Amino acid sequence: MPTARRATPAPAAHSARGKARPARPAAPPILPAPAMLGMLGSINVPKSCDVLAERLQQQILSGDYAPGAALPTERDLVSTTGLGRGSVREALRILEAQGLVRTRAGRYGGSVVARPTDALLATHISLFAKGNSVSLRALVEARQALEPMVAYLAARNRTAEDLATLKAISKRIDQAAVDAVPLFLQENVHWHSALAAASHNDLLRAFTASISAQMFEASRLEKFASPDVRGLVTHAHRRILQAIEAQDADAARSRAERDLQAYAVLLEAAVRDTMKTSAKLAVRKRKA
Amino acid sequence: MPTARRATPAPAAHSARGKARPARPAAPPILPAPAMLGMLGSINVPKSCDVLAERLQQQILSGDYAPGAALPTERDLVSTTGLGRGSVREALRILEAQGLVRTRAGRYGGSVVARPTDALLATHISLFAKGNSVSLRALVEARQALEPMVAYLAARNRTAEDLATLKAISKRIDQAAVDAVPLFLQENVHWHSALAAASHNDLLRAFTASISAQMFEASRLEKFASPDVRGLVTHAHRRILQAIEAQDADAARSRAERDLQAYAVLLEAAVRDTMKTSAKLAVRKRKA
DNA sequence: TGAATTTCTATGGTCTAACAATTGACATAT
DNA sequence: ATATGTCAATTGTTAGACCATAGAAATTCA
Repeated sequence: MPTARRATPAPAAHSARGKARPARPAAPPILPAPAMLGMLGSINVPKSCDVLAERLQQQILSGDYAPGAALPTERDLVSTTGLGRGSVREALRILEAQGLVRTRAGRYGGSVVARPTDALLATHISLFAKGNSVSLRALVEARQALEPMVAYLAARNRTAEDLATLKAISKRIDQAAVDAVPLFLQENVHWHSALAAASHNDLLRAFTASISAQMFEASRLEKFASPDVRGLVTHAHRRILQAIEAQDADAARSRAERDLQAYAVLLEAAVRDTMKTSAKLAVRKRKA
Repeated sequence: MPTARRATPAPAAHSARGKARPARPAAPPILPAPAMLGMLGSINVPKSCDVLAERLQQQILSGDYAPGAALPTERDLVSTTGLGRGSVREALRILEAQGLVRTRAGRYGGSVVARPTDALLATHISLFAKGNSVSLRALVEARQALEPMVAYLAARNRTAEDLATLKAISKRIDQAAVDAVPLFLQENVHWHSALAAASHNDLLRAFTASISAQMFEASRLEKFASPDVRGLVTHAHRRILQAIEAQDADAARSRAERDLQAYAVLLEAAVRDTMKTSAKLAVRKRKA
């Protein structure tokens, strides 16, 4: 099969503007019908790799390939699809970017079906946020939406193991809060991840993990981790942890709400302060 | 440059286990030091297309290429990177899957920098959910977390135009609620999208859009749209819309909370019912 | 003059072919 | 037994060729 063409036409379809059907006395003129122009929107010819990627995606999601199962080898795909190897590989790269397959080289290698990880979803959310210049305020608002529910569910669904993990992290945070600020920030991310894991809601877990990571980045830039804030955070953790230990879901939620509100106010103030400072700097620069 | 090899070694580095430095009398034996084994984790050699994709991603996110700007042509990338065209194209497919570029064929075509769209993030969230078999319950919980905040922000930040859009959709829903169930469901998705848009928080907008779309799919499967539920939904919309019109953020939030709670209860009941039915069917089948 | 048509050409889209690199299983040797 | 080497199937990568596309520019025609 030489040089496969895009948008293979239906082989023997009678041309739409041909002589209509055989015997018909008063046939209209053979000109291209201008009346048919309007109802034909711009037609988009897909790339072969996109088509293949989409089909494989459907097969994977429909359960034709269970997670862990091996996809056909590249060359098998080439022979069964009639596409070139380049197109097949591009399709596999798309699926890889979607987290649906994982490809390894070597004998007994190949592409196997995988589950999209939290980390991958976090990257995509991060790309969305950065690419659209989502404000820090919006991030905080999203966190304010998610965390109270996470705390609520964590209190309701936690296991003994979840609780132990949270306590251990909380202890490490308390120790680091005194002087080891970078460690403090990092353990803070862990705490939120563990809380989200204790909620036993995969979607909320992935969302909050992503947002925590981004706020961690932001806080490194904004240098927003004064002793005051660190005290607030450790105190909040303690209170929420107590509610979770007691499996008091409503208390966990309302405490998370209140503490996030306080946090948001502090952050707002810090940002205003930063802006004032930079404005002052700008003025000074203008004078010079 | 023929046949570029992966993991190009630093050209003239003296082999790590070579004869140490020149003059040293009591040099240890020339055996490979076994003490050095532990501190050398498994080393992962990246694919060239991944490396290129990552670099371009950094350049895009750092603002080297503004949205709308054109990337170098494939052939330019080939000559500047020393990679083959296949690798370059695979890298571009990755960036395309991330929503960071959009590629068009033809003269004056090429790859231009783009912003990841809501729809793209929604597909990735959907892939995550489906790939990890996230339960309908988890979806509902996520929605319960997000929508009250969305309603709160919508009441606070809405413009006159947002309000007009919401009113228009609400009207269409009321009309469709009587008999046109598919239309009702679809307009329902629109309503939630419009609400999220009125919140003027890009992240929450994208999240809720994704979740709405997935619940729409689920509700088509579950046939969960009885007249009772339709009535509840239209009533809830009206109440929330009133609060938003009055810019009463707290009322909007608490109403969204309450209505979603009712909705969740109804859905739970419907699911239990479905399960009971299918159990009954299973029993009947077993008897036959 | 202006509108339709044709031509031009740089660009992505695709295929073939070939070889390199990888890697796990198997066989061999010590 | 343990270490080492060999093998073979699979992905990784490049090179080259040609096709398909789509704007711009030139041309034609009214």
